[in-house]
Amino acid sequence: MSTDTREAIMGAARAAVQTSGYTALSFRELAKDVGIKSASVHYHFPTKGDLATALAARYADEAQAYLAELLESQQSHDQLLDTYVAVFRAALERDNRMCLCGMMAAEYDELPDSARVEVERFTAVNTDWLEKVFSSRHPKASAEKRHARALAIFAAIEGAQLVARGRGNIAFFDQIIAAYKDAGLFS
Amino acid sequence: MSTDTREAIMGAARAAVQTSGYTALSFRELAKDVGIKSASVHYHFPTKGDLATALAARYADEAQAYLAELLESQQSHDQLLDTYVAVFRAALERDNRMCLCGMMAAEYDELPDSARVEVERFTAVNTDWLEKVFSSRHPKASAEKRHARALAIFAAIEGAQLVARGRGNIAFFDQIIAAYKDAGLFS
DNA sequence: ACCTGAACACCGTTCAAGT
DNA sequence: ACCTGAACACCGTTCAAGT
Repeated sequence: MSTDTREAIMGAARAAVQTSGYTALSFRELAKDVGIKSASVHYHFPTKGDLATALAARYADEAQAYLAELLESQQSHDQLLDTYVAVFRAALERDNRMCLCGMMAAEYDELPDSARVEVERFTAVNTDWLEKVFSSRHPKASAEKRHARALAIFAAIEGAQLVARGRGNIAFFDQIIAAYKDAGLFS
Repeated sequence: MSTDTREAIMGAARAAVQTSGYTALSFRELAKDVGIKSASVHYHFPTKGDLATALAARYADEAQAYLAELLESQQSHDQLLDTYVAVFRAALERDNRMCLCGMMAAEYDELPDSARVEVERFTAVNTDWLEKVFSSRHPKASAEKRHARALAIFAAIEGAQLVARGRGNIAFFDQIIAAYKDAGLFS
């Protein structure tokens, strides 16, 4: 099936980007993983930038679907945030992987505009969700305050993941998250 | 002067890494910038990994010297943190650049161990300094608490820079920092 | 001590050619 | 519709050769 080939390429590419980055991603290595020739990868994704765009778009779509479902689970504010944080923790647990869009934010300069738009959308999906969660606890906070806090929580978690990855030690992630809670950032 | 050549390579390389990342760094482009041939770059830095190590080591050294001097300036707690945050902001102001070690943390998988050690040292230099600043305001806090808070502040600022870079808009950095302060993370 | 040209195996991309 | 081999200009690295 050719659709499966496209899916296989995206799967292998996502893992590679989250582990080594978009710039380090190789069409020839990708082709080997999937069992085709590198020229064939270009049939499915004309350029590397097109692949980056498709990866980020799917990543944003999946986050949106996951978070929408999570919000319906009727967990408490604290439980929702714990589950949210656990997603970022799980990436580190899998071979020290990083959030795909966090990685792409670092590699911003190498991305085509079409991929940057998807990175932006992923951020919006996350901060919109955090804003909803935060608003249910602080209904009296101003819209600006809620929005800024949601963005801050997202950035803080991305930073915790980045720093922990740079130490190659997930214990740092846990320590940082605990300190965020202790300081009241999540409350 | 050959020492100047080495310095010129490091200067051009640092700017390139902070803008485009270590993986995207090209010895051939670097050679053009400096006015030599790419084979000559290898005379000064045998491998790309050696260059990464030298860049990160100098970055950590410079941070250590700068922060030691800053601590002696006898500014208030709030002023010190504002000055500290301004350093990360200044990177974004210069062509959306990122902290060299934040970038390298994302590219962790591509780095030799010798460079990873320097990224770790940069983190330690920053968190040690933040711990001192935080301790002067909260002398009664436990050592664990102070250390965790210092690490959290560092990670949060790195995350703010990463997210703002991914949006290509420094206004997000300012908004996130303001929300950190509002939540009490810096206090 | 410092630089270079040439070679090697890599890389993304293109394209004519296959099925 | 999907894949391929061959070519192109790139890349890091090595090394014998220059000054």
